[in-house]
Amino acid sequence: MNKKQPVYLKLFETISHAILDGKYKDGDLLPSVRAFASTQGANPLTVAKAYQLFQDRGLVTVKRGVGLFVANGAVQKLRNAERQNFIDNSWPEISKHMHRIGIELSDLIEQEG
Amino acid sequence: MNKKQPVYLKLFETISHAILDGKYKDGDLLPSVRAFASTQGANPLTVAKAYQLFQDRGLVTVKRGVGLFVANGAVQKLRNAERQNFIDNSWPEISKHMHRIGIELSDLIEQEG
DNA sequence: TGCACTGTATTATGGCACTGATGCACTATG
DNA sequence: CATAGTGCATCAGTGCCATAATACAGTGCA
Repeated sequence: MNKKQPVYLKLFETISHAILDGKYKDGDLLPSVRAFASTQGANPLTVAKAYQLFQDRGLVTVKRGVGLFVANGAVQKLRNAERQNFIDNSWPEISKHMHRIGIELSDLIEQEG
Repeated sequence: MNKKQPVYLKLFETISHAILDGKYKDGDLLPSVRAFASTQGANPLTVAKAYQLFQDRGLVTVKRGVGLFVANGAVQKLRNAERQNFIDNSWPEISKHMHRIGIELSDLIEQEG
């Protein structure tokens, strides 16, 4: 239903996925605000807004004048947070919706192959 | 991540659920714009906007000056559309996300009891 | 020291979606 | 015809988002 997402949230997801997929590990230097903005075709301030979300969660360490680094233990921390959020928030509603429209978990398993 | 939903989409969901749950069947008269707005604490125009979505999908029949009626076969049509949308759009992304954060379907089955 | 690179703060602007108030067109009823 | 109930179109206000132009502060290196 709702597919439209603000750019800064899309960027946040892009970076999150990169971290979860192992592209950036603990201590790694993230792309600079301006560089990442350039590759993504976005505004530097929008990228900064996305990075700000990581700072708010303590997932990156800022070295002013140098760049942003993936904080110690951030990869695991991010994965745990995502898992907890999925279990607590996303899944219950998904499960409800599935039940309402008559789709069971067993109907989905076969597609995993 | 994104929990905020416009009021008119919430109303759309509320009505959809009522129809899927059998509260309104084919041919039934839906609550009037003003009446539903009153019970939901919303603006009549916002309700009208939600109802508009049903018209766009051909799920309701408008009798100007009388009210909106659930169209013929709309219940089944709505259920099928929701199922198809879930299978084609929602589930693939959910599945991807689950795989990314390391949650398998089998991890969720036991909570269904 | 000078330079080029980092992130950040400020202010302003335009666009867009959502919401709200009013009034109009239509219909059933008496 | 009169009335009260429908849905609906038009206009305006609000807030979030994205972008922009600058300026500032910190760092690494020649």
